[in-house]
Amino acid sequence: MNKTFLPHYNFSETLLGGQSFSWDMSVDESGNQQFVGFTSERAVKLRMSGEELLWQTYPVHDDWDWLSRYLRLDVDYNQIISVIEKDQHISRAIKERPGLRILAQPFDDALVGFLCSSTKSIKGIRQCIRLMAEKFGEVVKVDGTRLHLFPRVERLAEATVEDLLECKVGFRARNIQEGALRAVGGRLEEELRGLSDQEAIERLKELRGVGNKIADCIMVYGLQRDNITPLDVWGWRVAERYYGFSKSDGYEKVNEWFSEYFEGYASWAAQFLFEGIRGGGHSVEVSG
DNA sequence: CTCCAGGTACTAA
DNA sequence: TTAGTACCTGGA
Repeated sequence: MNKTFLPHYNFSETLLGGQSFSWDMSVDESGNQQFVGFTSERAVKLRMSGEELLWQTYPVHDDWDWLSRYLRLDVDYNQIISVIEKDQHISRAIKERPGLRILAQPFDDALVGFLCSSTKSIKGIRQCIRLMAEKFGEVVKVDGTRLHLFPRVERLAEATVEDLLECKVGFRARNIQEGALRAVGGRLEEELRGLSDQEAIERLKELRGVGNKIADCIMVYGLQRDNITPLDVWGWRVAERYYGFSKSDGYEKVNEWFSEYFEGYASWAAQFLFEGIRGGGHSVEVSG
């Protein structure tokens, strides 16, 4: 394993919090957390030892360029925090999850992952992703054991709906297949990178199975658009409870307000706020 | 067994 | 534009 000095990165919140569905954590005898994750490009193993990160990438080893970009170590974290820390709600959310970050997932992975997500529990999404990886993902060797990478869109595009149904994706099978087909060869990503936020969102929503929320998730987690607020049920609860909105205000209006209020970093603010209200260890009771 | 889960597409007023 | 509803399916 390689060693890199890296204090203040909250891996459990960042990797397991619901932006990615392809990380697992284990704890060794001495209580250290180890994370193993898979994307369509690399598998990764991570462990903290004091303030040092122990890491390795597979099948290409020692790929710090790739990993540091994935973990978004390129951003000025403290500057982002200082911009978004505008009121007591976000301030508390940041304090509760110090070191939480947004990942830069491969675009294709975000597309496929969130196409799986509609009306599914996180647990269910994780299961679908793993079944698809086993069925369609390349095998890599990780320290002697076999691991499947996240399936490539090229492979998913040629899968039959029947194949996909075996991965328990249900009615999302057709959406995944069609979405994957559009993404083959990086065509879709390349097109979207040349568009403004609003244009790109509209373009994404032309895909079957992609509405407001999933489009926003793909923008944030797959295209590093830092000023977008994916409003899921938790997002709406934040908007209602802390900022005085109601559902009747409409998705776009609330989204625009967040973008202006958090001045370019609404995605980061949303990550703190929504993780905060969701719980994730800090129980927040929410009556249905 | 029934109900719901990080939504979306389709239909009818 | 706004409401209501079906959609696959595992898990509670």
